[in-house]
Formats: sequence, C-alpha cells, structure tokens
Amino acid sequence: MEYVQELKIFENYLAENNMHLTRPRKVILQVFLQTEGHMEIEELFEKTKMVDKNIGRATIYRAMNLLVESGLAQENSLIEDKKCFERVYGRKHHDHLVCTRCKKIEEFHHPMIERFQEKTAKKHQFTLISHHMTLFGVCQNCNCNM
Amino acid sequence: MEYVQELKIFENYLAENNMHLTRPRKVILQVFLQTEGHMEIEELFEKTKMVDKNIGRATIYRAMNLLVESGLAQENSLIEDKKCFERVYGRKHHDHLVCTRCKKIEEFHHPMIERFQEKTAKKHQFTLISHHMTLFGVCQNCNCNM
DNA sequence: TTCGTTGCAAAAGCTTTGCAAATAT
DNA sequence: ATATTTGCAAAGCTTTTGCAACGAA
Repeated sequence: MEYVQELKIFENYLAENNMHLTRPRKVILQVFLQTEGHMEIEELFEKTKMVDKNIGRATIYRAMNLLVESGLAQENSLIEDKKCFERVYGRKHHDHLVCTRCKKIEEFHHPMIERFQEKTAKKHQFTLISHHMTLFGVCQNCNCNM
Repeated sequence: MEYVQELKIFENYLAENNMHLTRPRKVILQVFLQTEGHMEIEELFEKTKMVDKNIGRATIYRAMNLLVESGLAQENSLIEDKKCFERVYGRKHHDHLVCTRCKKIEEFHHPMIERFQEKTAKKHQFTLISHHMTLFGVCQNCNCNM
C-alpha cells in the first residue's frame, strides 16, 4: 500500500476514537487517494466495486465522513444536490473555476483575494474559519464551439 | 400592490413566454418581495398560506424558478441540501459571511476581490459569468458566549 | 470475546412530475 | 374556447438509519 502518511493519519484518527481500520475503509481510502480531483459518492462506489464487490453505498458515505473528520478529505459543493469530495492532505489550498458548459473544473489560488477575505471578516468581527469561492464561466474551448 | 417595477418585469417575462399571471403567482411574488434576506421554500410556503391556504408547495417551486428566470430572484446555496432564494432586482451584488454557530448571515461587497476574480478568469481564459463566495466564521456574539 | 462495522433495505428529506380539474386570456 | 396552470399525490433522488450478521482488536 502506498500513501503511508495518509494511512497513518487515518489509523490515528480511528484509534483515537475507538474505531477500527477495516477492510472496506482501507479500500475506500485507497480509491479516494488514487482518484484525481473531485469525486462523487457514486464514482467512489463504482471504483470500490472493482476492488471489492461487496462494499455498499452506505459504507462509502460513512467512510467519507471519517476521511473528512480526519482531515484527509474536504467536502465541496461544486455539484448541486450531491456530495462531492476532494483530497486535502498534502495539497495546497485552492478555489475553483467551473465551466458551465462542459463542467470542466480548474483550480486557482489568489493570495490577495485571501487577504481581502481575512480583512472583510475582521471588519465584520467574524473569526474566519473557511470559505467557499467558485467562479463560473465559459472556458476557451467551449467559447469557440458555440 | 406595491413593487410596481417588479410586477411589470414578471408580467413581461410571462407574456414573452406565453405564460399567465395567475393569482398564486401574484401572491408568491408579493410574499417573496416582502421577505428580507434569504428564504427557503418552506418559509415561502408558510407565508403564502397566510394569504391563500390553497397554494401548494409545487406551485412555489415552479413560481420560484420563474422568478429566477425573470431576473427577480437568485438561488443561493447557503444552506446545504435545500434551495434558498434571495431578491436580486434593485439590490446591489454582494457575497455572504455566515456564522457557523448561530447561522446569522451578513452581506459584504469587496470591489478588489471582484476585480481579482475577473483577472483570474481571464488568466484561465474563461469568460466569467458569475461567482459564489461565502466566508464561514464565528461572529462576535457567538465568540463571546463560548 | 467484545464491541465496532457492514450491507441491506427501509426511511427520510427535498424536489420534480403526471394528471384531471380549474383558470387566465 | 383554448392553452396554461394548479394542487394533489406519487415518483425520484440523494443521503441516513435500523438491524442482524460479521469482523477487528
């Protein structure tokens, strides 16, 4: 198994909470880590099925919550009405740019925007915890094929 | 009826699409316009019931879609797993600051952030259409009562 | 051996849809 | 008169939950 650090983090989280590192959880972690970008439950479900046919959707839902709680995953709301996850451990913070036509997702990071967000929160006397920022537009490719 | 402009916009939108300005739609528009801030379907449903007991949820869902299409309303995703609407016509664009404890929502507008968003889109060769930006934090009041 | 975990199916939300009756133009 | 709209109930989706069987420590 690769991803030694992530596995260790997950193991620690589970141990600290009297939980077990089970086979389904191992499989889900591995599939999650091997998947690039953003993934929905259904996608994870299909991919875990290729490793172990018996893993059910409910187990994926439950395991993904644990991955979020352990700090390995993050839930995004890029897709309406569906849960969507993304790796967060070992990756830099970023926000998203979504093409409204082809649904392509690009990542960006803008330090100045982050700084202004911090300032805005302060001005409103909020202790900033996190933020969602997603830009919607039409990518070059889709613009040409209109 | 107040809100002459909004009513006219809605009437025009409906007429252009061979749709009728019905009593339920009038009631829903009025309730929507009279409500401050962000509202969920259930809230609109309760409020319309006080004007007309017979209006059903489905009609609210359908009417809110029309209000969005006519440019009077905007759908926000401030509340997970639920539709949430907000007035947009006659109001300045703004983003949101949400207290994760008491769920209070404040509005803000930061021109520099908007400018950087525009620049970011250009850099990625996207034609920017819109954006979502929500800051999550703990408000002063909740910070004190911890 | 004990207690946490799993898969299944059922339940729970919110939202959409089919349809006959009602209504706007 | 005719085409749109309505309210209801049913269906559709995604997500959560209850529970007996299973599995990790």
